[in-house]
Amino acid sequence: MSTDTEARTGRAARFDPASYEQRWRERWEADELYRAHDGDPREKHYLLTMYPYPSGDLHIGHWYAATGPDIVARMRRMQGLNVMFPMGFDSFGLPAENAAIDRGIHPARWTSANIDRMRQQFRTMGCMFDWSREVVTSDPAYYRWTQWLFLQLYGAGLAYRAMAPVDWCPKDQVVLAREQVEGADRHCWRCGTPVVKRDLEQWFFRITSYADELLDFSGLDWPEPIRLMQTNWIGRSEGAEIDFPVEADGVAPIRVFTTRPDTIFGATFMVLAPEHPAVAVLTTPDRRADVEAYVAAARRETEIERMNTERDKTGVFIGAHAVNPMTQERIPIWIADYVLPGYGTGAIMAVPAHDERDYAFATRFDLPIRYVVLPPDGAAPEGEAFVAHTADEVLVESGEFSGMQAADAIGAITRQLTDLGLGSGAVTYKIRDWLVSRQRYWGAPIPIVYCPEHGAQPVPESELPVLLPPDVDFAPTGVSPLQSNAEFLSASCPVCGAAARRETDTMDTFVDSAWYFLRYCSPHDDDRAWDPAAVREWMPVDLYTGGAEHAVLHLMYARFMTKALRDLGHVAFGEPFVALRNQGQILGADHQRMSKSRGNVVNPDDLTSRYGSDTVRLFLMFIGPWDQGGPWNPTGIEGLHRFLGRVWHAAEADLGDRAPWIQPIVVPGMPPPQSLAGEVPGSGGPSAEEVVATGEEMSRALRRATHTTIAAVAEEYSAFRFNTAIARLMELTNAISGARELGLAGTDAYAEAVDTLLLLLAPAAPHITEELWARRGHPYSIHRQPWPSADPALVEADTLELPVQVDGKLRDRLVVTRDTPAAEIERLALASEHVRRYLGGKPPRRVIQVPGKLINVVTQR
RNA sequence: GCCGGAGUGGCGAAAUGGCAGACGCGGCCGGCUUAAACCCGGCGGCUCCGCGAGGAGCGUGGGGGUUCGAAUCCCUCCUCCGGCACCA
Repeated sequence: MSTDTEARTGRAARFDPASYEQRWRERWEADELYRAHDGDPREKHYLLTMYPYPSGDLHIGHWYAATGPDIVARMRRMQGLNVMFPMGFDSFGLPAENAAIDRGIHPARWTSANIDRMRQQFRTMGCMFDWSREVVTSDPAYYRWTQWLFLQLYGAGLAYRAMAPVDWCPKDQVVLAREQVEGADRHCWRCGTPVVKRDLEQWFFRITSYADELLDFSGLDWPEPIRLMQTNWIGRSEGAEIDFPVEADGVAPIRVFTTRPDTIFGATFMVLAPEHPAVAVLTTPDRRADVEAYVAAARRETEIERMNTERDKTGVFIGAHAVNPMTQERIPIWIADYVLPGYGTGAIMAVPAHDERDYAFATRFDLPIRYVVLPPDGAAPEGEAFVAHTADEVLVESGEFSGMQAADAIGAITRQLTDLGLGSGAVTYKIRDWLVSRQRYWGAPIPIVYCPEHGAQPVPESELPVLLPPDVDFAPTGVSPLQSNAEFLSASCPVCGAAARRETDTMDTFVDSAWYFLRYCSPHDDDRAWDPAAVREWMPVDLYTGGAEHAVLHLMYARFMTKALRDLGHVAFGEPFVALRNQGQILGADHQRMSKSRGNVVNPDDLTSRYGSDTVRLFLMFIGPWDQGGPWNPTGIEGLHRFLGRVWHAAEADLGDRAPWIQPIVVPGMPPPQSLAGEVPGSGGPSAEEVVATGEEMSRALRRATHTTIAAVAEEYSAFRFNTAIARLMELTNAISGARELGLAGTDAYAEAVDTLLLLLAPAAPHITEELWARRGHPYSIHRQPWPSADPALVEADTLELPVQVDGKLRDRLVVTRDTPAAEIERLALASEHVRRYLGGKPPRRVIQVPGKLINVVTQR
């Protein structure tokens, strides 16, 4: 139409994001629009998105992850909450050190250059981060408090040093936490190299003390899959520990853990982990050679071989026997690598009849198999283990317990063993303590010194931070590069002042991120890790967003740390994140994870310079459900750019000459725009000739579209359904365009529709909405406007279109007024020619009406 | 093997017991234009019948079930993605 031509030829302002996006960002920053202030009387809302590792450049995944919570943050602000939405950098870690090794750039320089670049890139997104609260974990002003935290845990016995077989990455030359070893082939989470076991003296955090509490998610609004992953990782098993006496003088009984004490009468042999301390004591001289060979082989094996469930069971008899405490039977003791040293007691009573692994082992080595728990019909299974699945199984050949149901026998047998002093009920977990020491330079030094006289001693708090010396040798040697700096190494004992050696391991970067959300509350406090008043005001985090890949890493560590700090009296709550939402992952176009080495990383800069930030933000939020992610495919970004062009056009169309009220419009032969179709009483369908609508009716239809959208969008944003929220905004925009075609530009209904559209779109597309808000003469800033509220009276249409089904298949539609009684609707439906055709003259068997939804006529089939 | 999530037009998707395919991309037709791009309007699951208006049947990974009615709930199988994996 004519206005389109004007826009094209430049009489009206053109849609040109480059002309305003940067300008508004500078203004927002200058005005500190997004600063969260302590002590604001409004209700606080702490919204947090996982801070990134400063790897170099922001990629499209960062934009994807950040835009969702930014939309919610902006909406919450408009809804009147005092929003804190901070950002920072998880800046310690291996890549910085690898840059030093590979290219000779000091990690500190590499990191800070990357941070500078990424900070700039973040700014072009127009996210409402409060940069005044930025934390950088490699800054001494931050890691000083990470070290303080270590000392708190150490003082409470929650940090300890122990010799332990640990997972070692031969490529990165560093110890890994159990959570950092992935996949069936047990590879390093960072470089993919298969890990090996090593015995090393390492620092641990006692996360196992919190195993039970970590299983409790009550009161948390977290995605079910994440809760399940943590639950499975913690791996709580209930059962019993039982002592099996051994036939050897002066040797303590061997304690086993089992979840099936009811099967003890079927325990026909015992298996120890090759690493079990009793092996050396119990092995008989004639078996010693075989046993030692097996133990040595097991130690040499990589985790891959050992954990391979496919391969045949291996093991050797050690020559000794134990006694089954219930049957008094002599049973042989074997060692086998399918028994793991770190779980339970590292020893099992083998019940081949009722455990698949034991069954495979017994079959392989010809050991006796005795079924003692049978299904109710007594049918003994053949050629396989019978693992109980229901409560109905009954015990046989189990002495006084024979005939008892298995579920009851578990308790009864455990009680008797307890009474006899041979065992007790016990709970075991898969989760291991958190290994936090790393033989690396670029991390927070562990604040411990070793005195020849007094052993490991904590560095006094007054001497924190233990600073990283800039001058070290970065070549990976398996020991921390800090050992190459003599000055760093030498310390004095805090107890006696004698010359002491400084701990040279640094902390896992997940320690840094286990408390950063607390630091955001008072990021500039130099006297303490956080200001208790600020933490009281802001914590806990109301809504946390990030990737699901941190389910058993960061998210569990942060929960542990918070609980430990609570028990130490430093915070008053035990859960850091009340609600959690996970974004999906944006994969490369090749459906693989984006990585520099694959060369499939998408840089958003090209897109933003071409389309502007708003278009990129909208596109990312529109491609699908936010928690789903998917492979990168920029096809369709044009559509979002066009959408913003239509918004621009819609908002410009009623500027200038404000048209007076438009008189009733009759457009013969012109079908109504889709937004108005079906809204016209009596139209009964899209027959163009009949369309006659008054201006009043059309503006009411537009207002209905406006208020319906208000009601929908807040709900969609809150639920992180940005794709459908944007679709609703597109529909409103289309309705506005349709209204403009019919001459409604300049009316109050039109202005209301456009202003509402801008307000609802503002969280998702902050720049264009600010620009148009200003052009329309409204006061700065749109981001400080109250969120619109829907008028329920305007949402309700006075006519309804009801689908009429016959036997569940759509056959006709009825247009009725909202207050039409059900009997009348039924009469109209049955009178329908289409319905009558299917009834074939007979009365319907049933008529089902869902008020306001549909009507279904059931025939006498 | 175990535990999650998913499978819908040419494509991204929407609909979580009530009109399948909203919204967008691509495509086709038309308008604007000397022309093209931009922009605007229209069409749009498949098959069949009809010149047409229209009508009939089929259709949400496969098969079965519950229901007046199923993409949605139940059973079963297949495929893909994520997590765990000899945890006694």
